[in-house]
Amino acid sequence: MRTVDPVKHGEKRRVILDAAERCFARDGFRGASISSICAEAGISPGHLYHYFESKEAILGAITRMVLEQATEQFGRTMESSDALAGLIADAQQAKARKQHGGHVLVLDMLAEAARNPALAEVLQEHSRGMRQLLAGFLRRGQARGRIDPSLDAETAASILIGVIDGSKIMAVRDPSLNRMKTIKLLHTLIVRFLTPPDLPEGPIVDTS
Amino acid sequence: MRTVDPVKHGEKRRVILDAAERCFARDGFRGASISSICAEAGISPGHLYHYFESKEAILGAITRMVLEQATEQFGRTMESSDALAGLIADAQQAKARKQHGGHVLVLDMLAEAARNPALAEVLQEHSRGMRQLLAGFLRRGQARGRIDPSLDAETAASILIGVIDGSKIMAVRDPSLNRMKTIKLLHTLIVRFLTPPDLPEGPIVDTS
Amino acid sequence: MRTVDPVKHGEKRRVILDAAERCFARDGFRGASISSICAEAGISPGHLYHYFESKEAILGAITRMVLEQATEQFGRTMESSDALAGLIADAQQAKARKQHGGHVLVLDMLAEAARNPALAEVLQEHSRGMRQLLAGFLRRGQARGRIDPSLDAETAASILIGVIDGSKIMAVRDPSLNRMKTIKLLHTLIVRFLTPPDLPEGPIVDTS
Amino acid sequence: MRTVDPVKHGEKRRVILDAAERCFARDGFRGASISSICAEAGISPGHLYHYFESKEAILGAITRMVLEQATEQFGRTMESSDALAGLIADAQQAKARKQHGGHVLVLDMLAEAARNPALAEVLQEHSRGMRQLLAGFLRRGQARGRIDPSLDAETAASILIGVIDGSKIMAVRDPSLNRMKTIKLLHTLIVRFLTPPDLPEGPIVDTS
DNA sequence: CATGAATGAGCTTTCATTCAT
DNA sequence: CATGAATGAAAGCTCATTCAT
Repeated sequence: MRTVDPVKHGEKRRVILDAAERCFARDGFRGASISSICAEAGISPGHLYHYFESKEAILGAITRMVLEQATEQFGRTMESSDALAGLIADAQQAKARKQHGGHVLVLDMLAEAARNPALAEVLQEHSRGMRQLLAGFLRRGQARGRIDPSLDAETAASILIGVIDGSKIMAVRDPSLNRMKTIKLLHTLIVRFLTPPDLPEGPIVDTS
Repeated sequence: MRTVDPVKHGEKRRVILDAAERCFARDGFRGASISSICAEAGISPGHLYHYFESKEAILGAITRMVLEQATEQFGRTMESSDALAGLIADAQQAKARKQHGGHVLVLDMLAEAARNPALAEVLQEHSRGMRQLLAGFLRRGQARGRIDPSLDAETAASILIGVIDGSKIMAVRDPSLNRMKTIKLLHTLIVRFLTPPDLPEGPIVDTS
Repeated sequence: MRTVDPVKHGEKRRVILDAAERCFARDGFRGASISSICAEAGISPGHLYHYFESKEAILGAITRMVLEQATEQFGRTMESSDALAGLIADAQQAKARKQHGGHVLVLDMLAEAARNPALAEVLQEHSRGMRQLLAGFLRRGQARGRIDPSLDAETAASILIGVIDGSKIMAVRDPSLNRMKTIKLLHTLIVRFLTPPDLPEGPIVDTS
Repeated sequence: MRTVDPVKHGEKRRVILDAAERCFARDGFRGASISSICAEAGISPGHLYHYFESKEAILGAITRMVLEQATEQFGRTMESSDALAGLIADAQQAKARKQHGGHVLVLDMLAEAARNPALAEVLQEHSRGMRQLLAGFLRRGQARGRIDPSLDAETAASILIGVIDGSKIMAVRDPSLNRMKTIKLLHTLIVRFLTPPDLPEGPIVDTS
């Protein structure tokens, strides 16, 4: 009689999380209501509590989901032929279907994480993962002489992630920003930061 | 007979704003309640509405206040003997008495501004001010050959402000971050970004 | 599995409306509070909003309900053997169970409708219905020579409804009024108004 | 040192009452706030309480004032050459400067009086005065053979006041009402009601 | 698995009234 | 006489959560 199909269960959870993500992006975590999420997901409030035990649990799950996706994508970018360009593209592009919303969600999560220790832990764990991914990439570059070996890879990775975060905020501070110019100059910033001092300025990452 | 003492009025407003700032930093804009602000300020809920017409108006006033202070401080930094160091210090230090809280407040404002057009305008106006301050500084450096003249001052300023924003987030992503190392590397990042390509790496600004 | 029992829903709505009607009659629309209505209906304040989206919506629904009942009763009166007597009885009798309250509610609605366009529309629509009912009755009387054909049926109907309204107010202006004498004289007023000038004064309607 | 100039005091009271009348007409008794009245009157809330001990006291005073004015005007009408026309004009015209508002105020007062015994007493006292004025007029008409002597003057007066009240409501029930036709037919109603049965229909009140 | 009725605390805001100046 | 600061209760309404079905 125990007919809890775990696949279906997971799918439903996913449907709810997607709905919640849209609501949180639109109205913020505090501004979005359980019933708006239910409406968006097409279920009843009572039912939602079969899948998540509280609103905060939803935020936790979303945070994990979003960060996992981000880390995955980040990992792929790090292995691509032009990691740097991908990095910047990540920074400047809102995620495909969520446009602008993606940035706000992240800001909301950061603000929430700064107050909510449980969320902070999730965020820090994933940040560590991304940092290590990026640090690994930097170390490989250093090994091949493409990246200044005097840079501490971990710290530099932290800072680069900071630059990515900051570049997301740029759009909020100035929506009229010229995207092309910004991307170009961001590229310059990163290249100059990473290039070994004795190398002429140029692409760091090989194109083999 | 001339009543309405504008000094007292302004003082009371200030008391309320300070209380609200603490509450917003602690609980977020949505999470903080009018009555918590009143308790913090030591007044009754009805009375608060003699000074501010809505909760949103309080956030608006706080935002203006915080940003004005930030711009002022930024202006002073730009004129100091070691602007760069000041910049980085700004980025890494939470404001004296508010420690950690200062960063969260800013994140909250950014998230709120991304949804609230009125707030967005305030934020954008002040961001423009800071950008111009910084761009001016960069242009003066370019005139004196200390800063790469090929950089577009406005865009570079936007990016540097983004770097400052991002460096504030670093602490949320990783509280265990080594502060000294980070500051040093941030300095490197900025110096390498701004230094004219034909100059040996070194302090860019002000050798007086 | 088909939930949302519309019967139960309608019943609950009705319970709330009845409670609200009592509260409005007792305290007026503005004077009655949502929580008093909830107490009277035996539900929680939050729950009320599953059935009505605002206090005004409740007033709207009550207005419609009361006016519909009135129009129905009016229609029955118009087809009865002694329409005139029925009319006057309507005017002088408060509704059975609500005694005195009925009149006040109507006064409140009228006052509210004079300020609230949405309510005004509801009132005007129903008034039109009653006027047409009465005008039809008058025209039939005119066709049979029982009612002065020179009277404009529509306008006369408006005026007669005004007389009914006014007679409700009489009780507020003077509670010690002799009911019998008043009814008799109201009858005279109406008969003299409607009787064709060349007919001897007498019952106008229906001698079957 | 007792410098309470009773004239000035009375004038100020009057200013406040006029302001309150406008506010009550616009927003209703419950809907109008003390501070809106203060704004309208150009005084401070604290000051208002030197002149009236509560909001209800203001309503009481206004009621008295409005009813006194109405009675006065009514008395003048009753002595004019064409009392009937005056009566109807009273019914149909909103008071000069207050237009539409005048009617609502009266409805509000009636509704409030139906709930508030103190107000009810004021209303009933003044209604008695008006009724006696009108009854006197009717008796004089009866003495001169112009008015049906079989009518009980007191009851007829009550009913006529009811007709006036009702005619005020007509405008709320149907704002598109043709004013001219209505006035003409109201005239017919009253004339037919009052004319002695053996007299040909015609003006009742002499024009001597 | 799924519903939506139901709760009750809490939200922002308003308001009549009082009081120190 | 006059101000407006100050109060605190109460208003209308929202919301996360629970529960009977």
